[in-house]
Amino acid sequence: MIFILLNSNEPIYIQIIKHFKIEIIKGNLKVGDTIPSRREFAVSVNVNPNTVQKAYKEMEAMGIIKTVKNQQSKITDDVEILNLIREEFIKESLGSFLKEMKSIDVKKEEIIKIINENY
Amino acid sequence: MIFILLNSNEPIYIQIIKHFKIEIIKGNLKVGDTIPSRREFAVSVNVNPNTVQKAYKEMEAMGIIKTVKNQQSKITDDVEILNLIREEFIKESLGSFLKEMKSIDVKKEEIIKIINENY
DNA sequence: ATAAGTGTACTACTCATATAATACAGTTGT
DNA sequence: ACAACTGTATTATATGAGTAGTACACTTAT
Repeated sequence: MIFILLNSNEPIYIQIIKHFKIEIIKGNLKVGDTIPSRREFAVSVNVNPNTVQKAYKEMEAMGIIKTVKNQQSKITDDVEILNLIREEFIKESLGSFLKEMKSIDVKKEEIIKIINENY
Repeated sequence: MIFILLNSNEPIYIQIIKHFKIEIIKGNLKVGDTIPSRREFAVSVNVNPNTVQKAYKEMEAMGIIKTVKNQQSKITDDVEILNLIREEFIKESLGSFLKEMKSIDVKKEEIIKIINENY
């Protein structure tokens, strides 16, 4: 499994969160699955453990993962939350895209046309 | 004329550049038009003149504006450059959107469907 | 001449991010 | 018992982006 992090100008801990969201959406991570320990993940993507901790802590706050002391974190059992991740992911991405298109008066028809040409 | 800057978490100078690109694309700024001085624009949107300078300097490097010493900057006379702005704007925005959609395996048909539902 | 307006350059400060070095408490396998 | 793992917390430091303050050289209108 190959991680593509450290590419963009986005903060690393944000990229880590996005990585796990994508893995969940794609079904590579399922309800209750154990995810790598903070230290292990830090080594695998070559970042500082504290950076991973920051990402995990935020995912915990989002309800995406659950952690009991001294055990590796796990994907939440709450299927509702997991199901929402995909549509929220799409909603956010689509939202900023449409906002920009509307700012320069690109109509729906043209958008669909250029998507058909570029997908 | 009302400027909507300082809203997002995007750097201000990036928002300023985007603002002028949008004005050009919408036809509100045309070939050879004089744009506000750095200090004047800074006052109008309530930011530091150096922040405006950074944006202007980058637009100069992009070829969007031209500046002669001690005179206010003007939109370039190069129509080619101006015409490219719109498609580059769309290309960049669409690119990051499609990249994210592909990362979670959203097919073209679904994308078009959600655009029809949300535009 | 003077004042007000240009663009430009330099330095300094703030802040979020990332890293680093430890430390603590608990579990697990040998 | 011991070693090697867990998560968690604290503090310090480094770095770069963004912003802010100030100054300089020049043009133009009064």
